[in-house]
Formats: sequence, structure tokens, C-alpha cells
Amino acid sequence: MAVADKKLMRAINRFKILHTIRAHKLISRVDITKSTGLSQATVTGITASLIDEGLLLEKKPGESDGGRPPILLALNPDGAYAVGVYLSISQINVVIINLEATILASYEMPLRKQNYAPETIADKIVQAVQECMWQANFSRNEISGIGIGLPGLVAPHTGLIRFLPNYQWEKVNLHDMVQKKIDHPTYIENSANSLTLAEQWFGEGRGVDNFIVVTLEYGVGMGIIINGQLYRGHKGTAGEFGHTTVDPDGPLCRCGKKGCIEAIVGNNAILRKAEAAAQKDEWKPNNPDDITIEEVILAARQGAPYLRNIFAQAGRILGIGLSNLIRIFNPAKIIISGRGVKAGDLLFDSMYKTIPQHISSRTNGDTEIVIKSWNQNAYARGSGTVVLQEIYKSPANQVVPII
Amino acid sequence: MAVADKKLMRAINRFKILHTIRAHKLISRVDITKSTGLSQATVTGITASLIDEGLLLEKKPGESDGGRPPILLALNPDGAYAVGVYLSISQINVVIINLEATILASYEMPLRKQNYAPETIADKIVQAVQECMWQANFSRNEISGIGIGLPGLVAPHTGLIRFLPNYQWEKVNLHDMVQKKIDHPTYIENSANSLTLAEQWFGEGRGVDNFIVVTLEYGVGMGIIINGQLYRGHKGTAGEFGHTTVDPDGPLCRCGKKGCIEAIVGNNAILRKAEAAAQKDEWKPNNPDDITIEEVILAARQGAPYLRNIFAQAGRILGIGLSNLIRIFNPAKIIISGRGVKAGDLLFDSMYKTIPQHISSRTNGDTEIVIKSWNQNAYARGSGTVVLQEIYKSPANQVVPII
DNA sequence: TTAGTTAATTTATTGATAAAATTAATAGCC
DNA sequence: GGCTATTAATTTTATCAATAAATTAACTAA
Repeated sequence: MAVADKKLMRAINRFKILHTIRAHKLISRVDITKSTGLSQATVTGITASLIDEGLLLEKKPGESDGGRPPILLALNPDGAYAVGVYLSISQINVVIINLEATILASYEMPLRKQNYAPETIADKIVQAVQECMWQANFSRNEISGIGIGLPGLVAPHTGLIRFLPNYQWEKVNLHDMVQKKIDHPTYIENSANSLTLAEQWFGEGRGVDNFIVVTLEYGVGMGIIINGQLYRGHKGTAGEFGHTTVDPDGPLCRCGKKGCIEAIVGNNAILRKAEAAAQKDEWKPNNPDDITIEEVILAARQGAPYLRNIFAQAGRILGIGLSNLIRIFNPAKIIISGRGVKAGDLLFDSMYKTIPQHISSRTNGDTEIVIKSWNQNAYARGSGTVVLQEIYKSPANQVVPII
Repeated sequence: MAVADKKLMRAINRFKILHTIRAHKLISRVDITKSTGLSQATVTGITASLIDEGLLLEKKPGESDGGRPPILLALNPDGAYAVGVYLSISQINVVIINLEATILASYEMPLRKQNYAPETIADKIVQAVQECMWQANFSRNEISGIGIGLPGLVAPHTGLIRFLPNYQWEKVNLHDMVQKKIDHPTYIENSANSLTLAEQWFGEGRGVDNFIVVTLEYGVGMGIIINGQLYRGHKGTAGEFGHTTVDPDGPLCRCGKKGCIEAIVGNNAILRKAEAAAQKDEWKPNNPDDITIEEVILAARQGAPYLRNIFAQAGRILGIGLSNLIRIFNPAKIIISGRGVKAGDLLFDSMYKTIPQHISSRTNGDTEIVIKSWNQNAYARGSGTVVLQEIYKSPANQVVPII
């Protein structure tokens, strides 16, 4: 439990100023005082040390209103760099990002789908990071840290992987393995959470205090921002949206129970249904033994009614799930992301139709739903923002007063 | 977010100290320094002003360990008093509580079930408060404020009632009406939220950072504590657990959609099913035109299998709903409260049986479920804690009511 | 050129904490 | 009893980050 002292005051106000500058892109010191409520002296002092740290730049003066023209301040995109890593079942994605989370370089290492040992994966991650940095001509000291994201349960604070379904790992300390090998600050986080942080800092979540990110992948994940903070839950397993039940008599999920959202909406579920449809000659895949979600989407777009129906049904269930989230969280926004958004209207038409039927427009009608276009490197970039966050450092986490 | 200045520092540390003392009941200043991390000087200073304000008492010295014996500190239960009001469809409950939320006096004003106008209710509330204070011999200045709780949507900050189903009120400013009439600091809050605050401060939620309160009434409500803070949502409508869908083909809810938890678990739903059962001669109610939930529970306990099944089914759906909450929030605790807990095993046997089937014990098995015994005045007491909360937060004389 | 205006910095003051020193009150031992 | 060691609480001092007020800087416009 942290006490409130001068350090905390400084951290909070520093954060406020950074936050304000990022929101405005270009802003003068006076306008920061107006926006934050801090005194001019404090703003001068804190911006001075931020400039000193290299995080801030003085840009050209703004327009004079009949007095001394304001000096406009902006973030220095090159004030720091971070490496982001995303570990999926089929590849390791690495990106290098700057302070604004712009991707400067990327590298992809394919993995054969097999049950790798943690040490092997740690080696491969280090190798991939070094390769990416070599190609982009970055040296170790230019990088503030390495963030690793993966679709599994990561314990808060300790960074222990409690469970990683892809490799059936339990209680694996990948963080320590990688940090030891690479000897540089390393962070680890659930990939839905890191994607959520990226949205909060640099995406649709900027300036939004309460929002939710839903990821459509083989499974269905979720990240939660509440009162401006990422919510992880008591033991770090919050956000298992994919395994909430929307229909107790629904299809069997790979988790063993019936009617999970994931069992209907997840790409895995859709692929399996598409496989079954192919066997019934409802459509013709290129290679019946290795159907991809992209291929199914294309076939559905081209008119295969059976496939279209799979997506429509998934969209309906997704809509019910989102309605439940709206009822429970009353979020300002829900951001839908992940590879599954490629399905587009196939999925979202029925989703959009379902939601109003399951919420009360009087009390829940103001949640905005945003569908993000999918990006290959989105997760790796999210992992990188976990590192950037440490630089920006939200002190809000320390202010929570109740023990 | 307010700026961080010395006032905020003081407020945070003051709050921390008060919390520590309440958690320990009796504690010395040194032990407060150990528990909070604050310096001895700071603890001496803050406790001195708390004693000055009348919130703290020096108790008898503790045991010496070979040195100066510690002076044990405790909250002064009589440091402040608050009035709590609960407005339901059939009555107004009023309590007077002390700083430890002990009920010192209570008063109940029955209401005929009819659509009262807001001004009428405001008058009745004032009347009931004054009657209760008269009976218990309390004067106006002894009371820090009046908290009003009601089962409706209350907008944060403004205190406007956005919707109150019982009376079909929309956009009613009951807070201002009462405050004007009574000319004393007044607060208004959703009753599930105020009950949740009471649990956090004085009940099962003490020291728990992430927990949920589920209320079983005619409807099914919910309060959420996340990172130690009450979560209200973007527009204050978070926590509509009762209207989340667990079965898209389930029975019709009074809200107009199918498969809401409330439509199966709510006392209203159970009563209606029991009515139908009575018509089918499955059991014999005392007065078929006015069946109470207590009567149905008794009949089920005495063996009416049809009724038992209604509860068992409700318990199963409740279990699925709670599993979903566990999946989404990973809370340390779920506290079940409200008049509906009177059903006891009838409801909870099947609930307890269902939950493990719908969560993963590996990742979600550590949520503790607590069933509170129901108390007539629990909601009114909760409303009172809303007032106490303001005292704990800021010096007693600076209680800032909702504007 | 100068008055007026707005921006940013400098200086003085305040008030919160921590660190260090001091005082207070006991137990244990001779 | 009187001394020492020990623990608790307070007082004193130092530090630091905030605000407030005054000053300096850099412009516009008359």
C-alpha cells in the first residue's frame, strides 16, 4: 500500500500533463494550466523536466493574441522506443514502436504448431527480438524494454503465466526466462489486456474512462478499462467473456461446458461448422484438411447460404453477449477487435440487429460500438505499449485508498 | 481528475489511517505506521486532528513489551450520526446510525401501493425522518446528513433519478426536493449501490478490493466494487445484472425481453409461478389473491414438490448468472443479499451445484460466495453509510453534499 | 515609441511528509 | 530503588512540491 507523499503528487501531476499534451497533440503551457487546473509555475517546472528527459519537444510558437506568443509543446515521438512481442500458436510477432506507438519495424517468426517447451519459446523470442532490432538497426540501449503479450492468464504483479492454452503451460515464468537471457527490462501481459491498453493510450479509448475491448480470435477475449484503469480481477482472470454462458442448452465448448459464447462466436467454432458444411457439400473449400477463416468468409460473401447462416447465428449470440456487457458495465464504448472482424457484415449485421432487442434504449442506449479494422501487428504493438505505459506511468493505480 | 496538491495528500493519508483503524478496531500509532508505511510524525499529526474532530478515541494503553506501552486508538462510534432512508414501493424505512453504522433507532412508514407524485413522497420522507428523530430524541445538528436509497437509476454527481420503476418516475430530482424541505445535507443513491458501500465499509467487503453484491428482491440487482471503488458505469446504469440474458429462449421478462435472470430468479417471477401452481391446485395459499414470498417459501419447505422445483430452477439460473459474473470479474467475493435469501437451501442448493459446472476451477475457483442473512433495515442502513462515507473522506465539518 | 496583453519564469510562501532527535513510559535486572 | 534497555509517541528540523505573486519576455496595435 503506497502512501501519499510528494513523489506521488509529482507523479500524478506529471502524468496529467503528459496526458493533456497527448490529447491535444500541440498545446501551450498556459493552456495546460487551464486544462489541468495546475498553476503556471508547476506546469513550467514539470514540462522543463519532461523536456530534460527527452519526452517533450518545444515546437514553433503559436499565434499571438496581442501578447507574447505561446510556445507549443508536443510529445517527442523519438523520446523512447519499445519492443513488443506477441506469442501466438503459429508465430512470434515482434515490433519496434516509438513513444507514440507508431510501428517503426516488424518481424515475424513462424512456429510449427507443436507443444514447445517454455525454454525453447524463450530462446525463440530472444532470437526474434534480436533479429528485428538488427534489421531495423536498433541498439539495446535505445530500447526502454520488451513487452510480451500472449493469449493466456497472467498473474498480476508477479508476471507468472498461470495458464496458456495454446501450449498447455501451467505456472510458467516466461518473464524471468526471457529477462535473464536478454538482460533488459521485460514485461508480460495477457494479449487482450495489452491490446486494451493500446486502445486506451493511442486508439479509440483515448479520453474514455469506461470501455471494453472484445477480441474475436480462435477464442473470444476481453479487456476492461474501469475508472481509467485496466481491471484484471482478484487473481488476474477477469475478462473471460468467451466462456460466459448465453444459452445453457447451446453447443459444447472446448472448455467442456455448454453454451459458451466462444463455442458459437469463436473462429474455431465457425471453422468447425464450416468443415461440417463442407462434408455435407454445402460449399467447396480449397483444401478440406486446412480450412482458414478467411476462406470461409470469402465463400460466405460469395453467397454460400449455409455459411452465411453460421455467421448470422454467431452475430446474434455475440449481440446478446454484448448486451449483457452493456447491462453490467454501462460502458461508454465497446471496441471490437481481432482477426474475426474480417467477417464484417456477415457477423455484424445480425449483431447490430440483436443488441437493441436486448437492452433498454432509455437506460443503456448510449454505449458506442466501434469495430476496429484488423491489423497483423496489433497485438505486438499492444505488448509494446505495456512498456510505454511504464514511461508514462499512470500513478492512478497507487492512489486507490481502500486497503 | 483533480490536481494533486497537499490537500489531496492529506486527504489520502487521513483516509488510509481511518481505514486502518477501522480494520483493526484497536491499534496503536506505531502499528499504524507499520501498516500504512507512513512516518510516525505523520501518524501523530493526523491522529491528533482526528481526535480533535471527535472521530477518534484514545483507549487504555496496551501491553508493554519492555518499553513505553502503546496507546490504543479506536473509532469514536459517537463521533457522528447519520440518517438513512430507504424508499420501496410499500414503505419508507428510516434508521439513525452512528459512525460504526450501528442502528440506533428505526422507523417504518407504510405506503399504499399507488403512483405517488415525487413531491408527495418527498413530504413523506421528511415526515418519516422527523418522526424517527423525534422518537429517538435526536436533534438536527447531531445528524451529519440524510442518505436516501431507492431501487432505481440515479445519475452520478447530479443525483437525478433517471428512472424509478416502482413509481414510473423519469428525471425526477427527489434529492433537491427533500433537501429543500429539510434544509440539511442530503444524498441519494441506488439502493443496491448503497448496500454495497455498507458491505465495503462495515460488512463482508471490509479489506476486499474486488467484490460484487447481488440483491434478490422483486427484481435482481447488483453493486460492484472494483479496485476499491464503487463502479457506477458511464451514465450510472451499470449493474443491471437482473436483465442480463442467460437463456435467449427463456420466459418473458417484465422488461419485454426473453430470458432475463430476473424473469426466473426474481421474487416477482417466483410469485407468479406460485400463483399459477395454486390455480393448478399444486398447493393451497392462505389468500390466493395476495401471496407473499415468505408463504411460498414455507410451503416449499413443507414439501410442495412443484414449488420446490420453482426454487431449484431459479437457483440453477442464478448459478449460471453468478458463473458469468465470476468469469467476467474474477471477484474475490460475491455477497448475496436481499429479501430473496430467505429461500435458503431451496434456492442455494441448486445454485451451489450449478456454479462449479460453469466455471473453471483452475482459474476461477477462488471466488468466495457469501450469503447474508436478510435484515429489514439493511437498505436504510446502507443509505446512511453513504453519508458516513463523506465523513470518512473529508473532515467532519466539510461534508459536501451533492450539488 | 510606447502602452497593453498574453506567456513563461522567477521568487516567496505554504504546508505536507520524512528523518532525526527528544521525551515518555515501561520491563527487567542488579 | 535505581539503572539500563526498549518501545512508543512527540517534537524539531529538513526537504520538497505545490500555489500565489511578482517579474520578465515577446508580441500587437495605436
